[in-house]
Amino acid sequence: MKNFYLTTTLPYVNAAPHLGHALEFVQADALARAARLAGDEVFLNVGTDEHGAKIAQKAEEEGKNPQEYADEYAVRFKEFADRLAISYDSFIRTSDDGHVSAAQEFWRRCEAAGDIYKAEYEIKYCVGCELEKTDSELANGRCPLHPSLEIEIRKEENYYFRFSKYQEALLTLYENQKNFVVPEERMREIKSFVSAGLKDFSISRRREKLSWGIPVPDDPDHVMYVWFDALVNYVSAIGWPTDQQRFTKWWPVTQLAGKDNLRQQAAMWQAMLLSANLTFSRQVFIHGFITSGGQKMSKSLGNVIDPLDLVERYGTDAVRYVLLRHVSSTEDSDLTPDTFHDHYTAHLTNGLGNLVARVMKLAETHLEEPIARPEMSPFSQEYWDALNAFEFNRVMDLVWQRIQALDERITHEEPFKLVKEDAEKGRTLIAELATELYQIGRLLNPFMPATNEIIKKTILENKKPENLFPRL
RNA sequence: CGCGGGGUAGAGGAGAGGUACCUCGGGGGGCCCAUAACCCCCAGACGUCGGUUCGAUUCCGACCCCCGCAACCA
Repeated sequence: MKNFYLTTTLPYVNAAPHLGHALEFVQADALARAARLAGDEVFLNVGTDEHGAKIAQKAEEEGKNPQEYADEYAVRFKEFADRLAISYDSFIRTSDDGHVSAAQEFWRRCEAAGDIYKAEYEIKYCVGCELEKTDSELANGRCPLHPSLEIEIRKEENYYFRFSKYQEALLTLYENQKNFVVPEERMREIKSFVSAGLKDFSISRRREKLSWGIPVPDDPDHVMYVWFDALVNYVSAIGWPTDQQRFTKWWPVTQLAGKDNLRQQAAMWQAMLLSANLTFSRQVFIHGFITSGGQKMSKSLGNVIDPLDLVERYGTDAVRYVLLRHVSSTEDSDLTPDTFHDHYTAHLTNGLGNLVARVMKLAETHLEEPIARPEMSPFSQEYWDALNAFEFNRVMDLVWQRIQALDERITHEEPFKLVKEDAEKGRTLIAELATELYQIGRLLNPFMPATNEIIKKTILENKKPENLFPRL
């Protein structure tokens, strides 16, 4: 029994929810549900990251003000989480009042620690877009949208965070907490990044250029750069700084993030915490990306898989199943509509769904009343070990081994024959099969909660259900 | 010598110093409770070249190829 605070990385609302968000949400939710099952008290945080130039620009394109635009996306992401049956305890928005004041207080703390200073900042500016560009947005030093125009270098004065000061502290953190970043290769990567030396980073923008951000305390000319603001949500979501009791109850946090976020979550944010005199996160888990047909999903390639379409067609638990079992938890994985369909058919329709049907048909036909609600048998150590190591597919494999074993048992012990030869023995066997099916359902609870409910219900009512996973 | 990952049966994945595992697909058989599902059996693979070793696909080195990232991309 412990308190377990878990957070996803807040999606930036510049685009619709995609499969990568779904992966992270579902992984986080599986951990949260499993922990609750183990008796832990759990706080699962999700939400939306809403500030910055990109958002202001998108809003303008759609003829809205940024807040209206963000409101719409917040609703979209919330519905998205609901469609995936994410059992979140908090949906934070970085435009929430509480978050805004928390970010400002956080800034003041860092400033008080002497870690915020003003300096010249060089930006690369495309006059065609009227926007600042990052190196990775440029192709051959030019804006891909306006290749005929020269990128202008503009200078402006910004606030900086003294990241460089924290190199040693971060390396010490990585030494002391050997699983601070999971998996190991990401830990190596961040170590080598920090070892190579850190450059202070800019944390503000001139307000006249960009008003859609959190005002810098005591300086009306600047707003916070969105990174700084967004990261603070991990503490503001649990009441910092106003509700210390709540904060201490939950902190430190276990974070889930994509591999593109490694530096921000495992290094920059940790330095910011130290600067603000807070303790480090508990752990940072880094997942991979999902490609389709061997390539990044992109609109121009036309290989984008919309998770909501999958939910519509196959159901929430089927999507959760595929994301947790057939997508690597840490490496990039490939998924196409065809492979998704194959996994669905092979393991849900033919596997679990069919097993439930064959067991429950026998039970409904031959048992006069439902079996007694089975005792809670504890999950195996292997199950928990795999889960604690974020190896979701390994946990799922364990469950599917039980499914296959039950299928084998039915074939070999032939309850459908036995019950005709010796009704009593046959009924005993069928009751055992139903009991095992019930346990399988429980094992699935963190991953496929609705399926677990149906299995439980069908057994306790002794009534064969509609096809769980219809053939599509 | 920028950083990290990877090249295993037709496909996608796991693995380990000594019979190479799983899923899908292919071939054959069985069963009839089940969603033409289920069970059993069979065929088929470790990028290249060296080294260490009694023995490497697994360790070491070189090479070839693929994929991310390369800082303020939120």
